[in-house]
Amino acid sequence: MLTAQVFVNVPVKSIAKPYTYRIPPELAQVGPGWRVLVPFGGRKVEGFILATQRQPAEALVGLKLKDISATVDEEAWFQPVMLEEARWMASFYLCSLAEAMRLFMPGKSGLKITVAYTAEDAARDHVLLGQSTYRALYDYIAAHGPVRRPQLAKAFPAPYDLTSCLDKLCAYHILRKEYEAKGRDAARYERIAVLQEPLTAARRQDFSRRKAQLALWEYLEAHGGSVSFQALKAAGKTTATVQKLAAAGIVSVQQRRVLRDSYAAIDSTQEARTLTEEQAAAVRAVTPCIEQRKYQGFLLYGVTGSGKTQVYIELARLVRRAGRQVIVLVPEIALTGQLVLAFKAYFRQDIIVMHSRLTLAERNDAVHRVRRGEAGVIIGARSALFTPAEQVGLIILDEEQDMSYKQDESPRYHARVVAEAFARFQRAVLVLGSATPSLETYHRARTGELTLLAMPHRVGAVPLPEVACVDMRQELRLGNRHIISRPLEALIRQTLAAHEQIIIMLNRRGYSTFVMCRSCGEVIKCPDCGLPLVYHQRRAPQGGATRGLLLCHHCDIRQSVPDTCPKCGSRYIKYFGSGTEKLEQELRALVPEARVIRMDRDTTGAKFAHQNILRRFRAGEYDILLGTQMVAKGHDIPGVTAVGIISADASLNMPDFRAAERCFMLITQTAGRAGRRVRGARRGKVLVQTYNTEHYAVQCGIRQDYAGFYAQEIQLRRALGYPPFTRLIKLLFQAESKAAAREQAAAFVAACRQKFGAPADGTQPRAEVIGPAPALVAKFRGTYRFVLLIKAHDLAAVQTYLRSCRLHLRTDVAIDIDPITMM
DNA sequence: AGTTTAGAACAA
DNA sequence: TGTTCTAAACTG
Repeated sequence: MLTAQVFVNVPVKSIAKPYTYRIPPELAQVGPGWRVLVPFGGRKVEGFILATQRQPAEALVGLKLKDISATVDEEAWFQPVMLEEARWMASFYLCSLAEAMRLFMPGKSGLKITVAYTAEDAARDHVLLGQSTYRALYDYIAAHGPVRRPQLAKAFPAPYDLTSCLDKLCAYHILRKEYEAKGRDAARYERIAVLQEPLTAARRQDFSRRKAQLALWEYLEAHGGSVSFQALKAAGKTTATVQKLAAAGIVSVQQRRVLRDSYAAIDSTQEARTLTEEQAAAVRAVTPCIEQRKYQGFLLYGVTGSGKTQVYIELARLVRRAGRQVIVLVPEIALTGQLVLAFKAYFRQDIIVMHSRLTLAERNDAVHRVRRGEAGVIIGARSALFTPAEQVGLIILDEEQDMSYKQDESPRYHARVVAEAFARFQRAVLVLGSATPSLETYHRARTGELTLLAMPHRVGAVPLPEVACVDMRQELRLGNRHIISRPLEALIRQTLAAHEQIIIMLNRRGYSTFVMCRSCGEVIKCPDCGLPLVYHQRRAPQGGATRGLLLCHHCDIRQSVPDTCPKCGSRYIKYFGSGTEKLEQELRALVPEARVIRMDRDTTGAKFAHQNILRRFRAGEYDILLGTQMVAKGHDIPGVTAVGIISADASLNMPDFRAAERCFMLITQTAGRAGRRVRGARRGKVLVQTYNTEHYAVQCGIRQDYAGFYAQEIQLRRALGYPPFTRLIKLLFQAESKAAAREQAAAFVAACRQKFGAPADGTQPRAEVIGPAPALVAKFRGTYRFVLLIKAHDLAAVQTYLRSCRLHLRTDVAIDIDPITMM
């Protein structure tokens, strides 16, 4: 008998093993990697075949096997290497295999499973149906065939207790629950006319009196023999003419799948640039590994403007020529920048772009193009790693230090870590690119784990901008309580006078960062997570009165501002702290003549809003672009000669070992936007407003001194045992009561210290444990949360230990390998 | 997660 | 003794 090991796609940790199903003869084509529909418990779910076996019937006695119900696709969804990769994900990140496999499919499932109710004919005289409430329901379902829940809810509105009536009738087998599975692919088709017969002189004669038909025939001949109805219509051919030719058997009408691609129309023509010597050297260093098809990791360390993109393109061409695919990862926000355009210029239609703003249908279509071999360059945010490509030869991570490469929901993977693992599996080359590499990556390059490719010069020898710093404490002493300091105001005026553009960055959105009662000091907090709510101003349509809202930047809670303090009833409620909205207001008041545009999460909600803002700014429709850190990423605007950074050091006050690194990166990246195209002796100007002028992160940021920053920071990391000298694991324990959560966490800390505490022989412990401490979000929707942090000198040992404690199966524990924040 | 089942509480 | 509610176990 043919059987399959099936892992069900059910989102629970506790199902940690595959189940055996019989493969019915009509589904004999299935094999490892197929997605199927299987009965599971009392319902039907999607499952993934991990392996198939042919077993003698006697080996299966005692097992009550069920049959696989149906297939989801016409072929295996998972290539063997993808199964390997998913297994690795599950084991490394301690998530379930289903969770790992879901990453590889757009929409997390290939099926949409719905429930429909049918009436059991044999039960139509059941005593229960004597009751009119049941009778009505039964008769309705019997009359309408299989009925889905929403339809029933409409027919039997409250106060009718639909749920309990359905349950009861199902329990007595008067009604039957049926599971329907529909594909979620949502493929779209178009009609095409396909020419069946060549146009000869003789046939031309036959059709001499049928002008329109002859013209259509000629048109089809000229356009490759198959043209979509839409294109025909555009060319002035009527459907009637097509039907006539079809009736004569000269064309046949067929269906063709349409692959939606919002990037297909983007056409960029960029002149082929010759590589600089630095760029050529980088390409030469990587080429042998591509040719030999072996894994090797590189750090392409190139200052802003050194032309990393050109190196990526050159490498990608080499890999494509060898017939393998390329994955290019960029931070989500940078997808709107020049990188996609630059790639488009070289690879044309050989590209798909993958990111979260695409609809499910668009993502499915993009995946389809890769599977059919129509596109071999995949550009996207971190999820693009999981695009089913046959043979990946190169994985590039641009801006590898970007924090958005870390997924903040389970499985909490880091794209850089996964990219390296996948590159090893596929024997591909890994290229990490950055002007300011993460400490971890640079350290690895120094120790030789990664090969360092340095590009210290800007193309065209454009000078780096001139960076100065404004001490905001001094400003306050001089009586300036505005967000914008006097030197920055002067820079803005100077830039406007020269008809140049300026970017101003304030890394906090909203108007005021918190709202407090001045009588009792109560800060208004989110009811769900307890973090302070942020005041957002809402602009009235006609510019009239504004009445803002309080938003939680952590959950999606929104509420209106109370008139009185919820604690003491005082009316003395005031707003504190400044965000981008307030900055915008202040700028408009300060320089009313300037044309200002704001870019933050609130103004980039729509699909291409981000591109549109940048495009209009680039076109010179605005003088000032202000926004959160997204103004610092992935674009290069020639007119920008000045940059202002409002509170560069806000992150320094966070209790996080990466605070200094964040601050340094923010300054260097934002500063890098200034004067990228300034020629001659002039340099771009950058002003950094800060309260911590002496801090090494600020100082090194101002000097654009990566090496100096690295040297200081790495010493601290070493002394405190933080990455790159250890790997961190964050565990979050949740419970109904504060005491229970703390207790659970403390119990594990004790066990962990027992296991990894200082060994008797005096050698270094393999892990240290910090905590437990209340989480940053200490209480969320009624559950209390405590975190503990493990500094692992031996990551694998700790992972193994966590697994042996069955921690990954516990629903009250969230495991985060390489967390991005400590709380 | 969703369903079934076993056990306890409850009404009669 | 049959019904209803809830927690726990199981899903092939």
